[in-house]
Amino acid sequence: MSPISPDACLFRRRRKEARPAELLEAALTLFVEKGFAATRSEEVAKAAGVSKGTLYLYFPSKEELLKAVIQHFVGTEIEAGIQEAAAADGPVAEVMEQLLVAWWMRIYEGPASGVFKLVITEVRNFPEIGEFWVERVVAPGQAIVAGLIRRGIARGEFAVDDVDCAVHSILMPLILECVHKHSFMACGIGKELEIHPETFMHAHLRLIFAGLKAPASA
Amino acid sequence: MSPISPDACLFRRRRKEARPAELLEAALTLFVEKGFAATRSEEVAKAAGVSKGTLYLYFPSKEELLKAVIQHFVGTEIEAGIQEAAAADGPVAEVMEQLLVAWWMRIYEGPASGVFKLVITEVRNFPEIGEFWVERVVAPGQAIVAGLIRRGIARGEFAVDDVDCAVHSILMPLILECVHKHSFMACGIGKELEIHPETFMHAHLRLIFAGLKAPASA
Amino acid sequence: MSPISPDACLFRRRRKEARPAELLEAALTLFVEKGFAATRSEEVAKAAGVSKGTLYLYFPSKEELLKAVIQHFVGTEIEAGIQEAAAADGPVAEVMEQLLVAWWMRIYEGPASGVFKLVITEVRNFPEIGEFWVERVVAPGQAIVAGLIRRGIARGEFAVDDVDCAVHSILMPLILECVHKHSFMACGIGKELEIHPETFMHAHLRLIFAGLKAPASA
Amino acid sequence: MSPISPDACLFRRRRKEARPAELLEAALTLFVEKGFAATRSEEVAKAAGVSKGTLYLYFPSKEELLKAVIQHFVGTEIEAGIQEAAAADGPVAEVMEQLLVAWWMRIYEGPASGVFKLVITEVRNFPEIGEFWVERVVAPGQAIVAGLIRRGIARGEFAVDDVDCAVHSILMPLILECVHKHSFMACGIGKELEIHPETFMHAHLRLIFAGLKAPASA
DNA sequence: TATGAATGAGGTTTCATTCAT
DNA sequence: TATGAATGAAACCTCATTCAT
Repeated sequence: MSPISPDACLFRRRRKEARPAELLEAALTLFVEKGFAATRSEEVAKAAGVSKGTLYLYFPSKEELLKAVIQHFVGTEIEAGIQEAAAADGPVAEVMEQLLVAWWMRIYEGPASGVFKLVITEVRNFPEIGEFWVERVVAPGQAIVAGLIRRGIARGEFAVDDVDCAVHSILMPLILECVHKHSFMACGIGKELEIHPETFMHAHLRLIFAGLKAPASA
Repeated sequence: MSPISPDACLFRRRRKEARPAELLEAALTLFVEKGFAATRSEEVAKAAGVSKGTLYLYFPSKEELLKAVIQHFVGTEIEAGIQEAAAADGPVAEVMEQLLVAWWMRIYEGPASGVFKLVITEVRNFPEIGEFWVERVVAPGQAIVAGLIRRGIARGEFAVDDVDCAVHSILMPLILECVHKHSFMACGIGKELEIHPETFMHAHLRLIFAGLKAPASA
Repeated sequence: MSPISPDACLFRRRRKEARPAELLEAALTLFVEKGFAATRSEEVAKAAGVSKGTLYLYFPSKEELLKAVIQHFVGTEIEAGIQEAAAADGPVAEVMEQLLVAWWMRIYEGPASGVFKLVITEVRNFPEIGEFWVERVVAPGQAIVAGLIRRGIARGEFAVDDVDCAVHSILMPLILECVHKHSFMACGIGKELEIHPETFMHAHLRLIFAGLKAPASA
Repeated sequence: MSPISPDACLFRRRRKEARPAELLEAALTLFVEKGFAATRSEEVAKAAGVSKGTLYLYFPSKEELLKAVIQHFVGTEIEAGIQEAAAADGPVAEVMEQLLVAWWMRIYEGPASGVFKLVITEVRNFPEIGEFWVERVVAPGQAIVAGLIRRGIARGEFAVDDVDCAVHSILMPLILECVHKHSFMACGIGKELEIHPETFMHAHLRLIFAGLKAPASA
């Protein structure tokens, strides 16, 4: 009816292109906070600044939105880690400590940390999520660390019985730290028992490396 | 007042006394599997072999049922650990490995393992759960392990910079193992990446102890 | 099993015989207070000091209980009025004021006053109640008053155009006073606007009689 | 923001604006007929031609709907009476009969008559209703009539002992007539005892006025 | 595209009634 | 008789999804 100015058009187009990302961000936040089932799709829309109906222009259902969220906030950080690990050089323990802490702190600080909680929470209701997650996150993540450990063994730095177990020992606390950030820590519970994440990551890796360097236990 | 002999209703009484526990067990299983919000109260009732209405004879609301579940399946195992840890004697690393693995395997195999997932999943919606959990589980659990580490230091077995961090390094993988049991592992995803829990616990503790025994890293 | 003492038997028999009346009283109170639909049958049982099941030994359903309540608390007072009115002698206005106020105050103070509210509230859901009520209460009640008015006309005391209307003018405020006792007055609302019932009944009847005595309005 | 012309959704907007009133009307009818507790919210919705869910778009709960009903159908008629009473002139008895009958017949014929029954029925369950009712209906209504009576006294037409009692004598039958319309009369019970409302109102007022004009009874 | 009114399946909870004891 | 545990129909309310504008 009224001729729309080209300016307004530009604004709208820009908004339009940003929409899916805004919706995904809002969805991630809310799904992580309240869980998938307890989050109303209207809440997601409101948090993204659009109306209920608009959400359904971009995602055909709440469940598809969940899957899209997982896919959207995954991988990039993990993959970044792979690149850096491959490029790094020098004493493996030093490299790993620098690399892993930096890499993981980025994950911890960013939205990906929430996805860890979300996936753990929802896999049993939506197993396809799990397949995707293992393939794109778990497997590559473990591979990075396993690769570094093996490099350490090759360089004579480490003496390791079971590389897979060591990978778990290294990574699981980091993952749980992410999960905790979005459960206990997010509601200010057990403050006196909390640990500064970065401090812990350093201490944790040093402890592990000390163990890895020791001659294999009898 | 009633002329009916007191043991005439023994059967009913016994059923009545068993009901809450049956309902709590069913609720735990389902809440852990599907999440609190996604579990219908009728499902819980059916799983316990009673009707919808009966559930509400024993718990005034679904939310109260959740709280009761947490309280019911908590603490006993943790406390058992405290007793054993206090009673144990000899080289701390050996004692800990035996004790911790046995203790934790009981937790891992029993219903408590599910509660770890449940609490992580639901704290943000029901923060009171978290208070209870920290007070009754997290704090005592960390205290057990911290106490053992300190004993190790006192005996000259361990050299530790930061006891709290070491406690986290030890416990977090064990906790996440419990959580994983009820998320990824329960739906048969990522089998190729899985680790046998008991094997891992042994390997994990040996790695940590090796680290703890090493002279403090420069 | 245990031989019951004859004494206990007597006590039980007495209680047993009192049960229906106790239940009816409790039911009346609660139905008047909360309405039939909003009263739970267990509440009635509790108020009568018995258990839910016992109620159903005496009344086959909640609806039958309602009917029984209406029937139980009706009629006797009304009929008493008929006897007295027939027996009375002397100037009708004086007789009526004495008789009506006394009669009605007994109704107002007793349980029957609640039945007025109950019937008004529930007729449309249970029309049979209405039939019974009109036949046993409304018709005889109006007949008493109409009879007295006609006696007054016959004695030359009153000059009345429309006896039925006069009966309504006399009785309706008295009925509404009963209803109010169990609605507004029972929850202490509008205290400043309330009137002392007996004072009002006297004033009301005198006003009416003054009107009835006046020569028919032009 | 939206490119849709403002009057494109005129139809929807008009519907939306009409909805609350439609729902309130349906609710009044059903609440008066069956009582609040015995009316299902879906019935209200159906009677207003919408679905269950739509009702809850406009009223947050059944109880709030009840309160809204009372507030919606109150006051306007009462207030209209105040204006007319103030404006009227001439012999008070004549003025009052004309005014009161006309005023009250409008109330009797309109939806407000049902509210009298509804309020009486539900005050004890929702006392806040009563406060509102007394303040907005009872007090002003009594004030109108009391004012007229006092004007009659000032003009030498009436001789009254107790104005408040006279107000009650005048109004209570009118109120109960409204209540009866929605209880006994609505289910066709006691037809032979019924009175034509308008006829009765005239007769009632004349009887009262005759009493008010008489010299105060000794 | 964007909106938000409307829907109705489905979830939680209540309660009249039954029945084993 | 008396009890109160158990039932399940039915009530209230929510929310994912649709669709007219």
